Amino acid sequence: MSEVDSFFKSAFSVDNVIFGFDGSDLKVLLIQRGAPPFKGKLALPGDLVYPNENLETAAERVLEQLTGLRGVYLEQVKAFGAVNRHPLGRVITIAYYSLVKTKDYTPMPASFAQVASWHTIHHLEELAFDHNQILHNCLLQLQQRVRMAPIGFELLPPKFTLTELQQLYESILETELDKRNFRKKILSMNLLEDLNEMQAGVAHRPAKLYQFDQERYKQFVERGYSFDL
Amino acid sequence: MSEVDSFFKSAFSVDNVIFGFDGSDLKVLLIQRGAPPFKGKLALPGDLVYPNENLETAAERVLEQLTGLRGVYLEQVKAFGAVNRHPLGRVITIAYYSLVKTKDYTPMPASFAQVASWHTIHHLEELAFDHNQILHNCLLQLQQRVRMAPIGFELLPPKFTLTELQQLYESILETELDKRNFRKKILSMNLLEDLNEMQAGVAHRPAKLYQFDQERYKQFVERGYSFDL
DNA sequence: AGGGTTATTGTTCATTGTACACCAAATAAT
DNA sequence: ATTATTTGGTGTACAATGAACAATAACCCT
Repeated sequence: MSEVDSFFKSAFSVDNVIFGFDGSDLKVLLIQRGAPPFKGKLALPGDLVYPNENLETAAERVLEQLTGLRGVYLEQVKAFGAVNRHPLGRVITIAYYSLVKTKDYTPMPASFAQVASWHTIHHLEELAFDHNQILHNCLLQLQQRVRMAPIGFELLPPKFTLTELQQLYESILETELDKRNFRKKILSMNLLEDLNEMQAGVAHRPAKLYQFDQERYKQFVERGYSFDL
Repeated sequence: MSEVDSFFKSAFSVDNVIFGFDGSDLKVLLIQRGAPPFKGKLALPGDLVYPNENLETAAERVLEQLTGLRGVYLEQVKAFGAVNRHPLGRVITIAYYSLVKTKDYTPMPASFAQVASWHTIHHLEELAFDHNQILHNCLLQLQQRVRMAPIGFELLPPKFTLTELQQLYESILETELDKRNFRKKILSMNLLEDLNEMQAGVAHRPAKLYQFDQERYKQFVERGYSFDL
């Protein structure tokens, strides 16, 4: 094989860190590999990129095949390309993360042969390939991003309570926040609309329900902000 | 050509946005392409990644071949992989940016056939491939990064004045800063050491020279900070 | 009716950000 | 030598933001 030919003995893939929030913890959607290498191990969902497919399209395809979801938040993080990261050849992978509302997620039975399931981010077992490293990098990026734009809302159902929102931020940022200060800050942004509805069926004082103001939300995503907590 | 084969009719490259600072403006090092496609156009320095070469190693190699510099600040930004971004085939590229002290830069005559030269970032002409887009993304990342860690120092000579430092931040962030507030903030970090030396040969009151405290610098790079200006 | 659980609300103090103007020290020009 | 020109260096008052902190309200369950 000539030098020039060997430039083309390579492929690229996408891997997608799909984050979800179950109301109290940040989760990631992992598949169990059904074939070697790393058969039986947990891994990030991913696939080779088709020859005529854009990278982002490939990431969207992986997401849709696994969850049936389209049009969700998706962001590239970076490329991982260590020479020996894939045992079968030179494969560099482009890492994406996406944010999904777990309630929208309908398991796709036949799409991937593999079983997909939610796992808590922290204290995670060893994953296939360099996927622990990829996951860690994506989490760092999410933590940074959530301070710059209100993307955390992508993980919540349309109606939510302030406590749910706070728990989301706490689980993303891995920190505890002061309840009163959090509320003061988030409400002062005029990003939330009070729905004048209450939780029902809870065995304690019911909380108000909010949704976010779509216009303000777009502004914040585009212009960014500094959300120090 | 079968579907499977066509997965391997692809290649990946690195492109390096090399930033420099001439004392008043942020610059980027561009080459003039000596061969098609885009012959004669300005482009980012880049190259295909060798089969047994890590991505970062490739970026370092491109930088060294062009400038003779090793061990300078280098950071991956993201991958660019639109299907038709390269007219000769499917080539995705991984973008890096690096920060160099222009005084250290010794032009490499024979290394690349192309001519390399510094260009001001703003009001840049049209570059080859999607390099305008890549450059723009790298600049955005630099702007974010410089607020989180003191990496701006990588662009300055070992001894510098506070005014030079301020002009660096102003040219990176494309904004004007208040002199007194800037000095108050930067000095309060205990990141700078007063060298008890003065500028010489300037036609005005000479400024004090500073260097940065290596220990503090490392701490800030690792732990990060919030540098709101 | 009372216990359990979570929701909601405001003030004080410390810290940080922001706006702003004058004198000092060097060279250059006359 | 005097003056002009240029950039360096410094402090204060006010506003805004961040941080710490605890008592009452509303629902369900028994």
